[in-house]
Amino acid sequence: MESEADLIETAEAAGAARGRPRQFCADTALAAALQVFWKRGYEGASMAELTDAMGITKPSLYACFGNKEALFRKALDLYERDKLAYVQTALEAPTAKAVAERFLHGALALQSGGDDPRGCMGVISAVACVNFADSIREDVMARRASSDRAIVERFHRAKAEGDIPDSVAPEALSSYLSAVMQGLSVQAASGAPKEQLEQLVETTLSLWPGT
Amino acid sequence: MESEADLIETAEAAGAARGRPRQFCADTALAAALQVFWKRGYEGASMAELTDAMGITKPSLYACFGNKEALFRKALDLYERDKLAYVQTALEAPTAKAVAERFLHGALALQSGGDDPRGCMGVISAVACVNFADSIREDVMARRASSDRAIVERFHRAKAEGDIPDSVAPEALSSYLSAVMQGLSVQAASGAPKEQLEQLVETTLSLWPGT
DNA sequence: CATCCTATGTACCGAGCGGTATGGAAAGCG
DNA sequence: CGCTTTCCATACCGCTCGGTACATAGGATG
Repeated sequence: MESEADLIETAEAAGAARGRPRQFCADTALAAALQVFWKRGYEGASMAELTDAMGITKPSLYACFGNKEALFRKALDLYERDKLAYVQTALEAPTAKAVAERFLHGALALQSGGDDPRGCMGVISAVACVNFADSIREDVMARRASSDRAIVERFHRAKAEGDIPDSVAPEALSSYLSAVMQGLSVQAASGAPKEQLEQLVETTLSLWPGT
Repeated sequence: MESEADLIETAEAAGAARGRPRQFCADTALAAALQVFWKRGYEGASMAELTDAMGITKPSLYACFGNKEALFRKALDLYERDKLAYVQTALEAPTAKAVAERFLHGALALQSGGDDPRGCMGVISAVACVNFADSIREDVMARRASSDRAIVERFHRAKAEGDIPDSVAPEALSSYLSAVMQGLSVQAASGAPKEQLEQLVETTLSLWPGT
């Protein structure tokens, strides 16, 4: 009970392994759960659909991951680690415009290509969980707030370095970039064609202030 | 059964009115239902919360509005009629930039002020209803597609009138404006302070291409 | 082989969902 | 007044939800 954060690792790495061993790969199952949460949102994903996609039964899921909320949090961790890797590299770009470029192209590649569901899981979860002051909602919002703070700090540095004109505040530009990316996510989730999303990214970059 | 569209009007306007008259105002009850749907989304709003907010019982609701889906559609009609009135006036603005200005200020006023819930009901419903190929979802998307088409046409006219530089396609600019407004809606729904949303609007307008 | 410990499969729980049957209450009409 | 017609309130329906009890399967250890 007390070691919620690393249930998967301990269960696999511990040398003991007494009793009957698990008959499925926890990481693979978690990746399958992520796909379901990503597509349906937290409340839209039922335990039946989750267990079906993961290929395990409900008692196995509860024994391995705790409950639905804990499973969602682990899926969110996996999402940030695997799918949002471009955020770190984007923040390291040399200029403010290059940061925006990497952010937008990263979001575009993530949300409009490959076999993953369309749209950003954070946006979907944040908007779809308005239902009550959930701890889930607080978690998602906290993660996004931390990401926003990183962008604001990066743009402050960019302003000091002359990348951003004086007429634009770093906080405003950060909120603006977030808004475009959230709009990109909404349109991607709504099934907009890839060409339209590319146009959106290029238009945003062509209007970007500074270097 | 066959006159679904104007159940409210007929029940009130018909001179007959045989039998016991209704003991609540259908328009007021629908406005209350709109608030609930707006705040919770379609699936997040339960019949219990709806009837509670509307001040009527379930049989009254079903007799007057049909079922949950029909009630939602009527609430969506009311939303478009009362809350999205600024869309029409925005499209009549003289230049493309003036159109964007009216759109953004209208969305800002709607989503960050007054007693109404934050965020755009269309965005909330579209994102929160990814659950299955619902007729609800199709309806919401069709309404938004119609609005998008109107903006594209307006921007085509603007291009012909020289409001938009040659380097920017009307479709791209329309998608861009929609994205910013969707991002505005996401941030408003997440509880962003009004000042931040105002900054977002001003930044967008300051970057707007053309006149 | 016997034993221990854990995972698995089935079948189930209480709660809440959208929707409805039914009996009584309130109005117009003769 | 009686009668018809409609609305309201209670109580209920079948269903799905997240979560669990229990018996069994199965590998490591002696």
